[in-house]
Amino acid sequence: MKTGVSRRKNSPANTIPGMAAGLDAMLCFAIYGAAHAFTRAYKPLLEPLGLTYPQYLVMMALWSEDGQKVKTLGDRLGLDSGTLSPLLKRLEQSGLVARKRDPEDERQVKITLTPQGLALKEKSDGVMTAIGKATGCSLDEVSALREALVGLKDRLEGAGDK
Amino acid sequence: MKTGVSRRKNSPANTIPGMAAGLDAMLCFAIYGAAHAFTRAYKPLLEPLGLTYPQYLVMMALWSEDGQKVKTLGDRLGLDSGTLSPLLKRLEQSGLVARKRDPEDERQVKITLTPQGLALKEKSDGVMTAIGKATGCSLDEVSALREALVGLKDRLEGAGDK
DNA sequence: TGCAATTCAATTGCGCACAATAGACTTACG
DNA sequence: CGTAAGTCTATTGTGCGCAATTGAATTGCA
Repeated sequence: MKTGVSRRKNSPANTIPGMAAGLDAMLCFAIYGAAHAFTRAYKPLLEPLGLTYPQYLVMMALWSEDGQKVKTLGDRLGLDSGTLSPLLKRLEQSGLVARKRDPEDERQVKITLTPQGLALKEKSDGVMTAIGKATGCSLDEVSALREALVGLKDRLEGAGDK
Repeated sequence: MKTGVSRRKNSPANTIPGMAAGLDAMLCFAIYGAAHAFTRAYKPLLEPLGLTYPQYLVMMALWSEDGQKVKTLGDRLGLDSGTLSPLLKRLEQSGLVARKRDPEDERQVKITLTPQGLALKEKSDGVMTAIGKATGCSLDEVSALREALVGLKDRLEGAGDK
């Protein structure tokens, strides 16, 4: 059981207690918590499909465009090869994708869906609608929140400046 | 294993099933990305302090209230002992906290700040202001976004079990 | 043509995150 | 009392997430 991790309504859990100027810290904490809550919410839904959440992200990317290179997937999802290589290997072992080197440029590895991987798309429809319900947000809210987060992410990445 | 699954009655969400699907997935992806962007933004700032971001969260919780039990920390931060035990062990090894069992109830372990751990609080002031700048948000924006995320998190956690 | 710089994927190492389990302890009940 | 039930920390195993490195292949440049 998830002993105690959630289930508290009126506690100061949202605001690290006694924080003075740390509104930004609280925002960060809120994002951190919301991200994990999302992952936990997806988990029981994805379990029957045999996918973890990051694997589900990869599959969504492939459902929208099959045959992508590892590099392309990484750029779209914000993951690097250190994360993707073992993840893709597990998906291959599950029989959902195939990996093969491009004969034109043998550095590249192209990821394609197997029939099973493609078939899983249908079963995943229920996942998205269930999550939609769990958020309990109107479409406008979802949209506005998404905009704000994407903007925030862009500013954070731009600010760290490289 | 015991209570298997607590099947939930459907919440009174007013989202239209099937329509929200793509958007919710994008929201989830946006949160996922923003959370990692935050972690990456904190990283170079925390490096001089010798802390990772989750360690920084724990230290903030301790700065606001010293001498908490592992369980209390876990509840506030949304982490379980499997995450906290090794993390606290690393903080102890860095000389920032001390762990000792409560003689009253030997099941509990109390975490207290060392003088070094307390001293680190001053050095961490710059971190929060730097992050505040990096977000590029007004206080109102930060506040609104935080509210929205906390609410979303609560709904997601309420949806899974209740 | 020959060599250096660049581009990719894969590997390695460390630190979370969480489920499941174990082990020590306290409290409650009969 | 003494056992059963509950509480709490720690351990184990799997899977990310990312930096740094390696190694193979391509491209650029002289």
